[in-house]
Amino acid sequence: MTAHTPLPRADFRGWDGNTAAAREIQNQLAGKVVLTDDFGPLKLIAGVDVGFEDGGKITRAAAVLLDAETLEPLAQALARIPTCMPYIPGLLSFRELPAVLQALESLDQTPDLIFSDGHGIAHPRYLGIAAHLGVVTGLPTIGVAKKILTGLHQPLGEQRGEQVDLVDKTGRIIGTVLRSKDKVRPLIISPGNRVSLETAPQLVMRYVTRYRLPEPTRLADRLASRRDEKRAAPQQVMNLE
DNA sequence: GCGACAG
DNA sequence: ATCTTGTCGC
Repeated sequence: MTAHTPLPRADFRGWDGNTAAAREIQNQLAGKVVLTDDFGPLKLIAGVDVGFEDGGKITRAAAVLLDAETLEPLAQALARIPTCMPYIPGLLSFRELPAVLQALESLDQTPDLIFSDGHGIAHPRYLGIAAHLGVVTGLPTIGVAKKILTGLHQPLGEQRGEQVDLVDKTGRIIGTVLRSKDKVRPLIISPGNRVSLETAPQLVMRYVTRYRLPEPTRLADRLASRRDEKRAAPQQVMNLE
């Protein structure tokens, strides 16, 4: 008996080499983003991130599932596939989602909320990777980025928890610049799907412990960038001449 | 035309 | 993202 909960998933239209076509897909999918708090009790949360191997030839995606209450890691999955396109600012999701979706499908349970590295709607066409992932899977998602892609904001306080709006050229609020820890570079938080602009930063703070990144993102980060093995690796015996 | 530009 | 050791500061 298969205990697999299938990952809800609509068709993901990938990169076909046409930049203009990709931007058009973004404009179309941006209209499907839900910006209200449309999620139930959070029992399982996930973090996803991507790293590269072999000088960029291999795209390596990590998905980590945690207990939303205890933050205990419950499962993790890795997907390694040939890199399908180069990095193009604004089109990140087309480069990374194929691997991310495969990693998520490998988990034996579907998360109630996914934290994705990168932006949600804080994007030139309101469809950063977190929003794209949310629309494609239909799941609630939040984008956690380390740098601004687009938008401006007022000065931010130095203390943990302080935040200011990230605003569009058109005046639209597209995200939150959030100080997750005292005196660290702020994180840029934006809704991906089924989460409001107000709730997104609150959820991020709920899962921040002693590091700058919230646990789901931090753990996925370590796995995707192989920073975990470099820590668990046994001591090498050196032969001194 | 020039500068900016998630990961 | 990735290539990379020690080092400065809280």
